[in-house]
Amino acid sequence: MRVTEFYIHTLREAPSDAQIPSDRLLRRAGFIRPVAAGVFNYLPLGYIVLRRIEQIVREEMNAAGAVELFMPVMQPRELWERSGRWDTFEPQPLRFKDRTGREFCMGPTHEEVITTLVADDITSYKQLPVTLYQIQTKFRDEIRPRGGLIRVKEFTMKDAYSFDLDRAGLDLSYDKMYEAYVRIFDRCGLQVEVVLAEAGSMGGFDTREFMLICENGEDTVFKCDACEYASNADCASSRPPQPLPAGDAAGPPELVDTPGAKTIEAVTRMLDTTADRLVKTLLCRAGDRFVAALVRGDRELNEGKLAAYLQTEDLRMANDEEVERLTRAQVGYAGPIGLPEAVTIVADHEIAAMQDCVVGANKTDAHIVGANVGVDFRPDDYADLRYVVAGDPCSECEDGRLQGYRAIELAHIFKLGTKYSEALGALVQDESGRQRAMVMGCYGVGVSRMMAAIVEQSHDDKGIIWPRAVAPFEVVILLLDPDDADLAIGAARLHDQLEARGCRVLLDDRQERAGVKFNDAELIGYPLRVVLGKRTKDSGQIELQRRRDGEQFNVPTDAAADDIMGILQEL
RNA sequence: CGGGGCGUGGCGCAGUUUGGCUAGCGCGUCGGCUUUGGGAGCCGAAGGUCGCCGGUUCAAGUCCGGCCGCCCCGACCA
Repeated sequence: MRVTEFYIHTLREAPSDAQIPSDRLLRRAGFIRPVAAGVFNYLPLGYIVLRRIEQIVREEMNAAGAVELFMPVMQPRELWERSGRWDTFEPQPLRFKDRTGREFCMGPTHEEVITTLVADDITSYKQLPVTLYQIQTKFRDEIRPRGGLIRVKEFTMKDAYSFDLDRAGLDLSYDKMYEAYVRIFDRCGLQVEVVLAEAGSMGGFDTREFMLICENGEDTVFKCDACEYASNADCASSRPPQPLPAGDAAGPPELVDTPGAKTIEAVTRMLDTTADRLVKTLLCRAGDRFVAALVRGDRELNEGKLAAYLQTEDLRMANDEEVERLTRAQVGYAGPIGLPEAVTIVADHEIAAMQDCVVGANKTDAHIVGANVGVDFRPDDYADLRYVVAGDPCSECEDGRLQGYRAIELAHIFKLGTKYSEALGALVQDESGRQRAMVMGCYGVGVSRMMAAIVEQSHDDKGIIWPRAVAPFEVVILLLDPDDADLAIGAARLHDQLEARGCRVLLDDRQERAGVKFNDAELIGYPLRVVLGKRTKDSGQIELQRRRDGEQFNVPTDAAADDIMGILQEL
């Protein structure tokens, strides 16, 4: 390929609204251009990279025994009614009606479609296991797109779905996908961390996320500094402290006036104490009952953990009116002492290690000091209810500490169980002739997000540094003097020889000054640069430079093609 | 949706405070000459409803109101 016959449009300066390196560089180098917030063009360079990533994914999926298919973007409402997700999926799918008034959504995911498909085709356990996948554009009406390709409304995703007769089969299918993912990221040069994760709106268990640690990521992961433990912040847990023995109370609790002190900060200031001596009482509504969640004053309640403990999906914070009814006080003074019997009290493990603490009095403008667990109030149960913070002790080893990192989520794998197969009637007969719901797994890779992640991980102040496997071209030949017939012929010959050897090579034959070509080559980030200029003629040597580290090589002109192929093999 | 910032040729910006005459600058683009191993020089040229609508005024890029778009921070996810 020649630059003059291709489509390369770099920008001298980065667009001013591009903030993070991947967005800045991908746009400046002419890989992507925004069309609307969270909606992008992939220009020819960007599209090559996207397809190369897709191809790696495809090869590894096939190698793992998955079979590719292609499903529609538009999905009828009825399908989503059957799974119960039409009104609950977040963010709400983009919806529209066709000319007859039939409602559809733009598929944000494909459990409904694939489960229905497989339900029709597969009726016997003998036809299992099956794993199907597609690489397709997904639509999510994100509340806020951001960070270039990191979070967008329209993106390329590989989604795979496994169907097994039982849990043991699912475990095998899941492990195969896990291994395939490890290979995918390895081939793309991405150093990912596999972390424990929550299932979110997909529903499921044993979920793992493949994360790239990166300051521009939107997720937070916690890793133990001593063992292998790594988890998304949403579900990270720390080792609970030793509970204090009961009966160590310093004295009886005392009601104190705290006029206007409705927040942890106000209470600590007014009582001249610290937040870790306060018990925060958060009233929640779970289904039709109320729960009081207790966490230390300086901690954040993790609603996901509480919902998991309560085994409900229907959990929310109580509203002001409910709080006032339960506490018979204004919002801001809830406490565990004297709540109605019907309110279940669940305390975070840390509460058991506190003594003489401050709690809300369930009375407007008042708190209770010197309150003690087991004496003045008794939680119905203890559980892990809080978000961990950096420095917390690891839950999995003796003396490790958790450290927090920002990360980009690149892939997510779940065990779904029978949630969708039951709802959508994906049943098979087992050996005994009984109907059983197929056991499903679901496995997603953010293909277009990977492109941004690679750039985030691999760039310098001059531009992108593509790993060879996904680079738009492996080699760029800079013909510095296109008007010199000898050089032009030599460059064309070298280009053709490399192409004949299967090399993805680009010849920069533009009428541009050397500096423009050098700078564009570094910005675009080809792994290997070949320069043909006056010096080539004088020395009989062709100059090569490796993008990653700037390492230079000189090879004799006549054997250049083979030498270049050799150097490429080592990249 | 809440909070903050920003909308002026393809890209980056000035001008808006204090309204005033043909709306400027750099890059890029087109033509010409020179130059030619790290984003060239000179000459000439094209390209803009100043985000949109309405209002104030003799006069609006500039003041007022409404709307739209984009970016960043918070609740979601590949």
